[in-house]
Amino acid sequence: MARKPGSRAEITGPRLRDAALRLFARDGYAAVSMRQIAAEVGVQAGAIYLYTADKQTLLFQLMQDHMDALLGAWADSTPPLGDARARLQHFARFHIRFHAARADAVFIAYMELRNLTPANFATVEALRKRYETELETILRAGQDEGTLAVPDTKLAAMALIAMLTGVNTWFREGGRLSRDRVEEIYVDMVLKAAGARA
Amino acid sequence: MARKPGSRAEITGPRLRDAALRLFARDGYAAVSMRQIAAEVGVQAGAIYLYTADKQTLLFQLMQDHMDALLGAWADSTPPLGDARARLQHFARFHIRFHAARADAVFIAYMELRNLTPANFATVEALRKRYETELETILRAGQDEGTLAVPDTKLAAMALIAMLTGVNTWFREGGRLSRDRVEEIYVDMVLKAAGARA
DNA sequence: GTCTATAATTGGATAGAC
DNA sequence: GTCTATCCAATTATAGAC
Repeated sequence: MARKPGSRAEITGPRLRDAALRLFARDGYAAVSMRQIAAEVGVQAGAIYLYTADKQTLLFQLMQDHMDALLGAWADSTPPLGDARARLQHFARFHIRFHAARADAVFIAYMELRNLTPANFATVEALRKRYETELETILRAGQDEGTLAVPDTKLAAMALIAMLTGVNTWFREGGRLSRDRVEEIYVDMVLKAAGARA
Repeated sequence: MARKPGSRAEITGPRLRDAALRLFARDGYAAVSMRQIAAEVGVQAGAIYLYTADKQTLLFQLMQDHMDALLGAWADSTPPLGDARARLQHFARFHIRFHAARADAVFIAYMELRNLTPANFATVEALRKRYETELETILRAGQDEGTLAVPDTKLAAMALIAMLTGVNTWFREGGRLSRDRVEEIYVDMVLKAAGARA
């Protein structure tokens, strides 16, 4: 049987994480075995434990990395100079684009929350809350400016994020509508829902 | 050990389904064992198979029953006589109330879709689609009447349902806002997002 | 760094007594 | 209708050879 020669640590680690991400997204954390993940990469089950402490840590790091990437990308995005209405539009576009590009990680990040240990859950939840706060800040500014009108800032933030993230449950490249057109339609609905001036 | 006397079939079946519903919602289908479900009800693992063919059928029937109940309750709800705008308001209220009352079933109905066999998935998916079509019908009527303005009927239906169902991820009785107030806020956002006349 | 082999546990499902 | 006992396959994780 084709035995692999020696050291490939630098690439085996990332490949294991990629395989875990894809399999967890497709079948669910509880339904995927360490053997499956190993087989996907072409190593034996035992070898996984050279790269992660255990299955729980593997899941946790996938989710933490995703949330870090999300917050990092948001921080790096250049918000428009205009009013809160323009910043909300920017947020909606950013959210859809970032999430569309990482469907597996997004799916895991909120389907597998209950499979985290309480300590790991708290860490991930804090990151998620930080992202939500970014949107709340925009909505509050719009309320103060008079460019947006939301009945409750916190609820509106959760409602808009739920609406935007929902795109991932059905969007497939090559469908009836292009990615850009979907983005346009959702941005329109988000602005309307937030009471943006026409 | 406390042995149970004979026949209790009429209540054991429903109790097993209730226990499965709660445990599946809390820990996920794949993470819950038949032994756990049995223990919750106070019977032995083997006894479950008197009430269900297997674990898959148990999950499928929970989901099918939920969707049947949803469509039945919607059919029984008396829509207002007015325009599509009023019917959309009625739909939003109905959706939030029905889903708030059955958080466990709702959670399962869309977290465990991937754990259904293809045949079972198709059945449940058809029921879900029927519900979505009910909302599409309202939105299309509003578009024709001029009381609503949505950029795309299908997308709007999915977006609004995602927003409304999102309530379940955070709402807990006794929080900052009452159930009625939350309902009011969401109805407001739904109507705005659908371009309802002010 | 990866392998084989295995420990220790748990899973779904069934058989047969009562 | 429920019990005990059990089959058989699969799980996570570790030990030790190479």
